[in-house]
This record gives sequence, C-alpha cells and structure tokens, in this order.
Amino acid sequence: MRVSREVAEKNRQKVVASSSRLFREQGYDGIGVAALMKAAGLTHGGFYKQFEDKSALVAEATEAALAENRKKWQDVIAASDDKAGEAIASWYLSPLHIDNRSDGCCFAALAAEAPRQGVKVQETFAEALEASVDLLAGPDGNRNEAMRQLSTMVGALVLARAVGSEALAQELLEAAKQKP
Amino acid sequence: MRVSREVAEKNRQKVVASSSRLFREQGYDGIGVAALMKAAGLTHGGFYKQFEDKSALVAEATEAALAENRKKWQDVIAASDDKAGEAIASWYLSPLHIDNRSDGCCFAALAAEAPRQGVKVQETFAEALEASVDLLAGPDGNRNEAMRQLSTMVGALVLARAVGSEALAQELLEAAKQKP
DNA sequence: AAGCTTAGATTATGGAGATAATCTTAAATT
DNA sequence: AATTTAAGATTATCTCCATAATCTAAGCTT
Repeated sequence: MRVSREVAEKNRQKVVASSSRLFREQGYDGIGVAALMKAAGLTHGGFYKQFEDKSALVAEATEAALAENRKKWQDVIAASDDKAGEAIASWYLSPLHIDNRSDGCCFAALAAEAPRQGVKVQETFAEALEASVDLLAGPDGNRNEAMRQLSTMVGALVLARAVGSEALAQELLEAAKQKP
Repeated sequence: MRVSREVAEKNRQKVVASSSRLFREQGYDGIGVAALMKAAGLTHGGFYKQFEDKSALVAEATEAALAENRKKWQDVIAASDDKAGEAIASWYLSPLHIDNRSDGCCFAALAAEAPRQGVKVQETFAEALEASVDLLAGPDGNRNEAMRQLSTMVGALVLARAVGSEALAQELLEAAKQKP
C-alpha cells in the first residue's frame, strides 16, 4: 500500500543504510535484493520503485558507507589530542574492528570487490580515499606518508580478518601501529 | 566417457589451476561450478566425481594460488641482488600487478572474502602469511617490520585496484614503496 | 577376453536470484 | 469529494546455481 512521501523517503534511506551494513558484512555478491529489502522491513517487489537495479543500490550503499566512515574519522580526530595519524591508527587498528565488519571500514570490507562494480563505485572509492588521506595527513601533513599509512591499516585489517587465528591477527594490527 | 587415471588426475589439476585464477579474477561468489568446469574444458556434471562440493574446490584453489604466489616470491628474491624486502616491493608494487588479478597476489584478490569461506581457507591464508613474512624478513630480519611491509603492499594494491583512476593508483603504489 | 569400475557427459531437481507486470490502497492534487 | 498518482505487496518469469541420479564408454582387473 501507499505511504506518505516522507515515509517513503525514510524507507528508501533505511534500505540504503541497512544495505551499506549488509554489503560490508557479506560482500556485494553475498546478498540479494530480496534479503536486503527484508532486512529493511520491506518486501522484495517494492525495490524497483525506488532503485533502477541492484547495481544502483550498490553505488548508493557504498557512498553511504564511505560517508559514514568519514564522519567517524572526523569524530575520532576531533576527540583526540594526538596528531590525526596517531589518533586514527590506534582506533582503527583495535581488535574490535576485526569483528565489526558491518559498521567498520568500507575500504577493508569492500575495496577488493570494487573493480567488478562499475565506474560509479570506483569513483566513490577514489573520492573517499582522497578525503581519508587528507584527514590522515592533517593541515601540514605529508600526502605520501598518509597514503602509505592508509594502505598499511587497510592491508593489516584485511589480513587480520582473513587468518582466523586471533593471535596472528593481533600481531598484524600491532605491527601496523608501529612507526618503523 | 572414462579416461585414464593420469588424465583424470591431470583434469582435476586443470580444474584447480584454472579455478585459482578465476576466483582471483571474479571472487569466490562471482563464478559458479558450471563456469569453472567449462573453463577447464569439462562439463558441469563431472565436478562432483572429483570434489565434495564447491567449498572443497575453493579450499584447494586457494591453496594452489597461495603456493604459486610463494614460488613466485622465492624466484623474485633469488633473482635479485637487493634485500628480500626491497626486491619483493619493487616487483609487487608495479602497475602491471594492478591489472593482473588472475595470476597476481591471492591476498590482495581474495583475503577480504576469506572470513566467509570457512576455517580451512583461513588456515591456508594464515600459513601463507607466515611464509610470506618469513620470506620478506629474510634470515636475520624483523618480523614486525615484515608484517607491516606485507600489510602496506596488500593494502596499496587493493586500494589501487579499487579507485579506477590510473594516476591515483600509481600514486598509491609509489607511496607504498617508500620507506618512511 | 569378460566383467568390473569409474571419469565424465547428460539430464533432472530444487532453490535463489534479478527483474518485471499487476494489484491495492492510501496519499496528493484538483 | 473526486480524481489522479505512486509506494509497496503479490505474483510471475526467466536465468543461474548447486547438487544429484543416471548413463555410457573406455580403462582396469583377473
């Protein structure tokens, strides 16, 4: 049945938001439209009134995830007295992040699948990466160093999640924290 | 029709080898049993004579990919006069590696999906990671530093592949090469 | 050589998956 | 209040996928 525009818009946002978490958890190919709609409390069929097709939702959900990540980074930096790089590192490389795929870093969760998801998604990743590098570098920071730090953090988290062993995972995160 | 044991075994290996490439290219969920068999020149139905199910092939193909990677690393190190870390870095972080998913690094291609692929696959990743760290560190090397280098390389490659933009990708690889 | 065994082909089966057409009902518009 | 419109439900279609049962022809055993 029909609902008011505000409710419809809210429903749409709910689909995007919950999909942004579910994609991070299960991968772009790991979950289908029906399950995504159900998770948002709606039915399968309504999907195509709101989105062109699944890839449109993929693009929007990726944007949402990356925007949410960015906001979190800003909060972490604002709340810390350390330099941006240090503040982010000690928060990002915490063991909690290993299990928190669903609202964790979108780079670590989905960047590996981005090459198969079309130009739009890749552009979104590129913009988000630039933003992250700027945040990491700070006002007078070194762009190269920030890029390297981002790579190290993302790689460490991806590998830590892949190895199963908690001890090895922990070791990876610790190693990534240290400045050589 | 039936073939000799040697041919059957060769066929099995062909399935594993071509799957190890196709999984790296398209992801574990991105390709099905039928396509994997067809790529090896066989038909769909024969699959279950050789493998328990798809996840068994996933495990074997991952092992194969990681073993192949390791061999390549050894070759690169042996062929270079530099220290192992330097030799691997300059080879691993080359622009060619961005497009070569199918016979490139299995960590960069598939580690992000490993958490969803069962314990066996994760153990395989853990063993391969230990081996890579040992190779990177060399006989008298620093384990932490090797872990950090591996994370940096994997992260940089994953991100470089995700951003679409060739210039940005190149910048990421260059940044990862520099020792801070 | 006769019979047994089995790799791989053929052919179901059943479940998801994506997309689309239609229906219903309530909000928007007039 | 009457009419139009559109969100979301229902239902259908079509494709792809994993798994399994059966078939068959050629290797292997004795």
